Amino acid sequence: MAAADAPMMQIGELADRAEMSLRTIRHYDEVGLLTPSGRSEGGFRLYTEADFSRLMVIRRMKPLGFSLDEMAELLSVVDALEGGAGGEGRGGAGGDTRARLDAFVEQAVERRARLERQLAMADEFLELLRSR
Amino acid sequence: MAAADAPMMQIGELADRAEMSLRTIRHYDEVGLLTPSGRSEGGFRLYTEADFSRLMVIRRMKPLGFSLDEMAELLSVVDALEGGAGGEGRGGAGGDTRARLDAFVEQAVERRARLERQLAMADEFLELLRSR
DNA sequence: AGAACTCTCACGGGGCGTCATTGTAC
DNA sequence: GGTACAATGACGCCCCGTGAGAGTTC
Repeated sequence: MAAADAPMMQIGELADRAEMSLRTIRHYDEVGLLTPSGRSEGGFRLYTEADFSRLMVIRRMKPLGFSLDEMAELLSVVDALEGGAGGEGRGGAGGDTRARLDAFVEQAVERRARLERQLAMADEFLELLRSR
Repeated sequence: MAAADAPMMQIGELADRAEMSLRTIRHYDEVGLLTPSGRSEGGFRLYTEADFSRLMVIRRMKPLGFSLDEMAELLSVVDALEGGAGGEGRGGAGGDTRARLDAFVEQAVERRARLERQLAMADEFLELLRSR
């Protein structure tokens, strides 16, 4: 069910919307970070809105300096939680997934702190430059 | 004149103080970004306090994402201004140096803005993660 | 049928990490 | 004369940038 033929966009439009290069997006495909939901007859990559939002998640985590592999893992963790959504009761695997996500959050917080320190450094530098 | 034999430190101490890896500091030497002020008889790199502060300048500009070449150029520009310090009146080359520094400042401001946007992105990401 | 878009190689490069081996410092 | 510390290489990695040449879309 649901509208089966959602409008698919090709790589150029995705790139424009996400403000990323074609090369980068293709690279993400190569390494399996963001696989296009479809391909045209002739082989053009075709992306959905869902692909776009996945890409935007990636874009937002990039500043934190996660590797592409780490991003892939986090995305799969998130997908797992979305998939077996809601309660999750018990079941072993579920708790593991949850733990992994928590670990990511912790890492992300640390990295955010590092980013902030970098900003502070940058400011020190700017002051230094301006005072000549 | 001046105390001819300032205490020189070797790479390990410099690395500790600057919180950078030996490899990084050696790399900076390789590419001419930070050349040790001296070498021991046996070939150990020896650094002065001045070297240390130069390294700290580098450390502070790094978050802005300048390339090592760009950092080298900026440092030479700064040195040029320090050298022919004070007024500088006219003289052609002086004005050029000043212009180059101004260009750097402008760049730095832009890059700082980018850094801040990245921080904002990171925050969006964190919110997203926390809302699961 | 032509302009615009995309595809797959494939090499390059910046900025180090990471051995491995050999030489200093004290 | 040990035991840290340091000095070359040299290869590897990540994340793409940048062509080149050929195919696809509409």
